[in-house]
Amino acid sequence: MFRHKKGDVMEAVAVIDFETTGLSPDHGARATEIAAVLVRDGIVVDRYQSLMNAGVRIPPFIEDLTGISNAMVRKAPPAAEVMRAAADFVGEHPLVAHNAAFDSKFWDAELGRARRSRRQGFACSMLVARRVFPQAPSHKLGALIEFAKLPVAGRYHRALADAEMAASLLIRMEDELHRRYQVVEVTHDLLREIQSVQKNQLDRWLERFQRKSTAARP
DNA sequence: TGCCAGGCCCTCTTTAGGGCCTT
Repeated sequence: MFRHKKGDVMEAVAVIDFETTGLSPDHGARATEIAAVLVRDGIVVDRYQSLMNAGVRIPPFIEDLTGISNAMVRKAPPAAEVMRAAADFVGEHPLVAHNAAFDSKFWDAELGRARRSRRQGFACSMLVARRVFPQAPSHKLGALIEFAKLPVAGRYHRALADAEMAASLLIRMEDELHRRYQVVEVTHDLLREIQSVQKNQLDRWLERFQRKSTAARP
Protein backbone atom coordinates (compact mmCIF):
# COMPACT_ATOMS: atom_id res chain seq x y z
CA MET A 1 0.00 0.00 0.00
CA PHE A 2 1.35 3.40 -0.95
CA ARG A 3 4.56 1.93 -2.27
CA HIS A 4 6.74 4.50 -3.94
CA LYS A 5 6.99 4.02 -7.68
CA LYS A 6 10.77 3.89 -7.64
CA GLY A 7 12.39 1.18 -5.55
CA ASP A 8 11.03 -1.07 -2.90
CA VAL A 9 10.93 1.23 0.12
CA MET A 10 7.42 1.49 1.56
CA GLU A 11 6.55 5.16 1.17
CA ALA A 12 4.12 7.28 3.13
CA VAL A 13 1.78 9.87 1.68
CA ALA A 14 1.16 13.17 3.46
CA VAL A 15 -2.47 14.23 3.81
CA ILE A 16 -2.61 17.98 4.34
CA ASP A 17 -5.27 20.53 5.20
CA PHE A 18 -5.26 24.33 5.40
CA GLU A 19 -7.50 26.76 7.20
CA THR A 20 -7.38 30.13 5.49
CA THR A 21 -8.92 33.61 5.48
CA GLY A 22 -10.69 33.02 2.14
CA LEU A 23 -10.93 30.97 -0.98
CA SER A 24 -8.12 32.13 -3.19
CA PRO A 25 -4.52 33.19 -2.52
CA ASP A 26 -4.67 35.07 -5.83
CA HIS A 27 -7.15 37.44 -4.19
CA GLY A 28 -5.32 38.08 -0.95
CA ALA A 29 -6.44 35.10 1.15
CA ARG A 30 -3.77 33.70 3.46
CA ALA A 31 -3.37 30.54 5.50
CA THR A 32 -4.12 30.58 9.23
CA GLU A 33 -3.44 26.94 10.10
CA ILE A 34 -1.90 23.87 8.49
CA ALA A 35 -1.85 20.21 9.41
CA ALA A 36 -0.20 17.22 7.76
CA VAL A 37 -0.53 13.55 8.67
CA LEU A 38 1.69 10.82 7.30
CA VAL A 39 -0.06 7.61 6.26
CA ARG A 40 1.97 4.44 5.81
CA ASP A 41 0.65 0.88 5.49
CA GLY A 42 -2.90 2.03 6.16
CA ILE A 43 -2.19 3.82 9.43
CA VAL A 44 -1.36 7.37 10.48
CA VAL A 45 2.24 7.26 11.67
CA ASP A 46 3.01 10.94 12.31
CA ARG A 47 1.31 14.35 12.57
CA TYR A 48 2.19 18.02 12.25
CA GLN A 49 -0.08 20.97 13.07
CA SER A 50 0.42 24.67 13.63
CA LEU A 51 -1.48 27.93 13.55
CA MET A 52 0.38 30.58 11.57
CA ASN A 53 0.48 34.35 11.56
CA ALA A 54 0.36 35.79 8.06
CA GLY A 55 -0.33 39.30 9.35
CA VAL A 56 -3.80 39.57 7.84
CA ARG A 57 -7.20 39.93 9.48
CA ILE A 58 -9.54 36.92 9.59
CA PRO A 59 -13.10 37.89 8.56
CA PRO A 60 -15.76 37.25 11.27
CA PHE A 61 -17.46 34.63 9.11
CA ILE A 62 -14.24 32.60 8.93
CA GLU A 63 -13.63 33.02 12.68
CA ASP A 64 -17.09 31.50 13.25
CA LEU A 65 -16.53 28.75 10.68
CA THR A 66 -13.17 27.56 11.97
CA GLY A 67 -13.06 28.73 15.57
CA ILE A 68 -9.67 30.28 14.74
CA SER A 69 -9.69 33.87 16.03
CA ASN A 70 -7.53 36.85 15.21
CA ALA A 71 -6.21 36.69 18.79
CA MET A 72 -5.13 33.06 18.33
CA VAL A 73 -3.30 33.80 15.09
CA ARG A 74 -1.59 36.91 16.53
CA LYS A 75 0.19 34.66 19.05
CA ALA A 76 1.17 32.09 16.37
CA PRO A 77 4.61 31.84 14.70
CA PRO A 78 5.14 33.65 11.37
CA ALA A 79 3.61 31.93 8.33
CA ALA A 80 6.95 31.46 6.55
CA GLU A 81 8.48 29.76 9.58
CA VAL A 82 5.50 27.40 9.88
CA MET A 83 5.53 26.59 6.17
CA ARG A 84 9.23 25.72 6.25
CA ALA A 85 8.56 23.40 9.20
CA ALA A 86 5.57 21.85 7.40
CA ALA A 87 7.62 21.35 4.23
CA ASP A 88 10.41 19.73 6.25
CA PHE A 89 7.86 17.46 7.95
CA VAL A 90 6.33 16.41 4.62
CA GLY A 91 9.70 16.01 2.88
CA GLU A 92 9.30 14.44 -0.55
CA HIS A 93 6.26 12.34 0.32
CA PRO A 94 3.51 12.70 -2.25
CA LEU A 95 0.61 14.88 -1.09
CA VAL A 96 -3.13 14.30 -0.76
CA ALA A 97 -5.86 16.79 0.16
CA HIS A 98 -9.65 16.87 0.11
CA ASN A 99 -10.33 19.16 -2.85
CA ALA A 100 -6.64 19.39 -3.69
CA ALA A 101 -7.30 22.22 -6.16
CA PHE A 102 -7.84 24.41 -3.08
CA ASP A 103 -5.03 23.21 -0.80
CA SER A 104 -2.44 22.96 -3.58
CA LYS A 105 -2.92 26.65 -4.40
CA PHE A 106 -2.33 27.66 -0.78
CA TRP A 107 0.56 25.19 -0.38
CA ASP A 108 2.33 26.64 -3.41
CA ALA A 109 1.55 30.27 -2.53
CA GLU A 110 2.56 30.07 1.14
CA LEU A 111 5.63 27.95 0.37
CA GLY A 112 6.65 30.46 -2.30
CA ARG A 113 6.49 33.25 0.29
CA ALA A 114 8.83 31.12 2.43
CA ARG A 115 11.18 30.86 -0.58
CA ARG A 116 10.59 27.14 -1.01
CA SER A 117 8.90 25.18 -3.77
CA ARG A 118 6.95 21.94 -4.05
CA ARG A 119 8.62 18.95 -5.66
CA GLN A 120 5.90 16.31 -5.29
CA GLY A 121 2.49 15.77 -6.84
CA PHE A 122 -0.96 16.20 -5.28
CA ALA A 123 -3.82 13.70 -5.36
CA CYS A 124 -7.38 14.67 -4.46
CA SER A 125 -9.39 12.51 -2.03
CA MET A 126 -12.61 14.21 -3.15
CA LEU A 127 -12.11 13.30 -6.82
CA VAL A 128 -11.16 9.72 -5.84
CA ALA A 129 -14.23 9.52 -3.57
CA ARG A 130 -16.50 10.56 -6.45
CA ARG A 131 -15.30 7.43 -8.28
CA VAL A 132 -15.06 5.00 -5.38
CA PHE A 133 -18.25 6.15 -3.60
CA PRO A 134 -20.43 7.57 -6.43
CA GLN A 135 -23.51 6.69 -4.36
CA ALA A 136 -22.57 8.98 -1.45
CA PRO A 137 -25.20 11.72 -1.01
CA SER A 138 -22.47 14.37 -1.02
CA HIS A 139 -18.70 14.37 -1.42
CA LYS A 140 -18.02 16.96 1.26
CA LEU A 141 -15.52 15.62 3.77
CA GLY A 142 -18.07 15.54 6.61
CA ALA A 143 -20.70 13.79 4.51
CA LEU A 144 -18.20 11.15 3.37
CA ILE A 145 -17.05 10.54 6.96
CA GLU A 146 -20.69 9.93 7.91
CA PHE A 147 -21.38 7.84 4.80
CA ALA A 148 -18.37 5.59 5.44
CA LYS A 149 -19.14 5.43 9.19
CA LEU A 150 -15.70 6.76 10.09
CA PRO A 151 -14.97 8.47 13.41
CA VAL A 152 -15.16 12.25 13.65
CA ALA A 153 -11.61 13.24 14.64
CA GLY A 154 -12.46 16.61 16.18
CA ARG A 155 -14.00 19.91 15.20
CA TYR A 156 -14.62 20.22 11.45
CA HIS A 157 -12.73 23.12 9.87
CA ARG A 158 -9.74 22.70 12.14
CA ALA A 159 -6.72 21.60 10.12
CA LEU A 160 -5.61 18.57 12.13
CA ALA A 161 -9.11 17.11 12.52
CA ASP A 162 -9.84 17.57 8.82
CA ALA A 163 -6.46 16.11 7.79
CA GLU A 164 -7.01 13.10 10.09
CA MET A 165 -10.48 12.54 8.62
CA ALA A 166 -9.26 12.91 5.04
CA ALA A 167 -6.56 10.36 5.90
CA SER A 168 -9.07 7.88 7.35
CA LEU A 169 -11.26 8.36 4.27
CA LEU A 170 -8.24 7.67 2.06
CA ILE A 171 -7.42 4.50 4.02
CA ARG A 172 -11.06 3.37 3.70
CA MET A 173 -10.95 3.96 -0.07
CA GLU A 174 -7.74 1.96 -0.29
CA ASP A 175 -9.50 -0.88 1.52
CA GLU A 176 -12.38 -0.66 -0.98
CA LEU A 177 -9.94 -0.84 -3.88
CA HIS A 178 -8.37 -3.95 -2.34
CA ARG A 179 -11.67 -5.59 -1.47
CA ARG A 180 -13.76 -4.72 -4.53
CA TYR A 181 -11.13 -4.76 -7.22
CA GLN A 182 -8.28 -6.80 -5.69
CA VAL A 183 -5.87 -3.93 -6.34
CA VAL A 184 -2.58 -5.18 -4.90
CA GLU A 185 -0.83 -1.87 -4.53
CA VAL A 186 -2.56 1.51 -4.16
CA THR A 187 0.18 3.95 -5.14
CA HIS A 188 -0.12 7.72 -5.23
CA ASP A 189 0.20 7.50 -9.02
CA LEU A 190 -2.77 5.11 -9.11
CA LEU A 191 -4.86 7.56 -7.05
CA ARG A 192 -4.00 10.31 -9.55
CA GLU A 193 -5.11 8.06 -12.40
CA ILE A 194 -8.33 7.03 -10.63
CA GLN A 195 -9.30 10.65 -10.02
CA SER A 196 -9.41 11.25 -13.77
CA VAL A 197 -11.37 8.11 -14.73
CA GLN A 198 -14.77 8.94 -16.26
CA LYS A 199 -17.89 8.62 -14.12
CA ASN A 200 -19.11 5.04 -13.65
CA GLN A 201 -16.09 3.73 -15.56
CA LEU A 202 -14.00 2.76 -12.54
CA ASP A 203 -14.92 -0.95 -12.74
CA ARG A 204 -13.95 -1.20 -16.38
CA TRP A 205 -10.84 0.93 -15.95
CA LEU A 206 -9.57 -1.12 -13.00
CA GLU A 207 -10.26 -4.37 -14.84
CA ARG A 208 -7.97 -3.19 -17.64
CA PHE A 209 -5.43 -1.93 -15.08
CA GLN A 210 -5.39 -5.32 -13.31
CA ARG A 211 -5.00 -7.20 -16.57
CA LYS A 212 -1.99 -5.05 -17.46
CA SER A 213 -0.49 -5.44 -13.96
CA THR A 214 -0.93 -9.22 -14.03
CA ALA A 215 0.61 -9.46 -17.49
CA ALA A 216 3.60 -7.36 -16.39
CA ARG A 217 4.34 -9.57 -13.38
CA PRO A 218 7.12 -12.16 -13.89
C1' DT B 1 -16.70 49.89 1.08
C1' DG B 2 -17.80 45.88 -1.02
C1' DC B 3 -16.52 42.36 -3.46
C1' DC B 4 -13.59 38.74 -4.98
C1' DA B 5 -12.06 31.69 -7.31
C1' DG B 6 -11.64 27.92 -10.13
C1' DG B 7 -11.59 23.04 -11.48
C1' DC B 8 -14.69 19.31 -11.84
C1' DC B 9 -18.87 17.47 -13.58
C1' DC B 10 -23.67 17.08 -14.97
C1' DT B 11 -27.08 18.15 -18.49
C1' DC B 12 -32.21 20.87 -20.63
C1' DT B 13 -24.21 20.08 -23.47
C1' DT B 14 -20.00 20.99 -26.69
C1' DT B 15 -21.55 28.29 -29.80
C1' DA B 16 -23.38 27.04 -21.95
C1' DG B 17 -24.93 27.27 -17.53
C1' DG B 18 -24.96 26.05 -12.95
C1' DG B 19 -24.08 23.09 -8.71
C1' DC B 20 -20.38 21.11 -5.93
C1' DC B 21 -16.31 21.60 -3.02
C1' DT B 22 -12.55 23.99 -0.45
C1' DT B 23 -12.16 28.71 3.51
